[in-house]
Amino acid sequence: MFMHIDMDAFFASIEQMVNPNLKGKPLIVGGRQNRMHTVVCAASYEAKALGVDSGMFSSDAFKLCPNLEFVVADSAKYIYTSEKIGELLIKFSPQVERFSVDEFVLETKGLKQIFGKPEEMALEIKGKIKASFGITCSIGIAKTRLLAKLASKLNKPDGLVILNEKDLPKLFKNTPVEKLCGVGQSLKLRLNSLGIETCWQLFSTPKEILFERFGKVGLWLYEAVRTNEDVPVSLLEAQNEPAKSIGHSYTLPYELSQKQAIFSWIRLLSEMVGRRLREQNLEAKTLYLYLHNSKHQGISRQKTFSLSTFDGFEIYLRCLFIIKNSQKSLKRVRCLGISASNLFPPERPYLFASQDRREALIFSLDKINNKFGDWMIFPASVTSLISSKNNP
DNA sequence: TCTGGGGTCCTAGGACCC
DNA sequence: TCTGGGGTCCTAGGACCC
Repeated sequence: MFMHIDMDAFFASIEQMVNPNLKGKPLIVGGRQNRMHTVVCAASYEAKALGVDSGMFSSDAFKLCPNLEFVVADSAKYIYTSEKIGELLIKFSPQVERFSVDEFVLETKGLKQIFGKPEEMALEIKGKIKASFGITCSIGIAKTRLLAKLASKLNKPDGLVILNEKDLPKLFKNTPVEKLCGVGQSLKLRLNSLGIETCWQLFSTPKEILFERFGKVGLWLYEAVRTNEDVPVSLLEAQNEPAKSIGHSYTLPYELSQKQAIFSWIRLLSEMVGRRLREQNLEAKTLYLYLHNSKHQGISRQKTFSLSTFDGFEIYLRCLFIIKNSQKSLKRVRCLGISASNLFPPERPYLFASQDRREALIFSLDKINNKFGDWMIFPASVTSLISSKNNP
């Protein structure tokens, strides 16, 4: 059996735990400092009760509840807590896998002798998490990880749901297909157009038809609602894989048409990406750049270069090169993003003395910014953006 | 319903080499 | 020089997740 452990309103719960003044109050955690111009990353259950939920614009959340408490997301705190929870879970089973920052999967096979039935073990885990971190979680138990994840959502918060084979028909009849992790908007619409709206209807659709309509995805859909043997969890210790891409994007409140202004934004995002690369001791060979208007039309191009870089200015120059070679003209821009991939630890020798000096300068600037706060020193061309962007 | 921002994975098609 | 097949790399775009 697989156990899916899902923290309840993770970011918000941690903030309430850290600051007791927030306990019992409707609270949202926002991505940026500007409380009226950000998106809700997490909402406490008190806020959820008022109709607020993650993914919402913070301005809409405040319309629903003007007295909302607001905290800016502090990812270091959440990652730290998540790691500690992982350490706690490993004491129950070496077979623990991280699904996301607030979700874990644990295999219960062979643990009955030590912890009793899976539900007894789940209760013990819930108790330990509550005692150690002061937050609750919801646990789902089922024969596959996908069904366990589905089960964990059924009775939130502080829930425990065990899905047995005999429960499946009733559950499936009441569960729309999009509740399955992996069925998003697009798949939902395509399934619905075939008359498949519930998991039960999906379960009743022959494999051949699903394969014919959806190819490989169809085979996955067929298995998704079945309890055939699942792949074992991969060990938590083995999962410290480095990031595959590092990027930043930004959506402006309006469309920009002035070329210089657009270039300034590209420069700012380039510097942000460069800084993250240096923080993680990485260099990138591939850059992906997109510049879209309000209708999501525009340039989106990727290019791999022969030399890797972590220099924000170099990233900026490469972005300009990508634009220059893109055939499309740059007119109006509403959202833009830069992502670096093909990442390596820097190891090349210093080829040129000038490059050496430049890198020394970059690292000195990083030191100053790390010590005195973000964006204490920055390229002159982005000056106007630093003040307008508000905590980039 | 897509709004945001940060990611991952998959696929199809083109370019290039042997 | 063209034709063919296979493999690999790269890019664009789509879909999905938290």
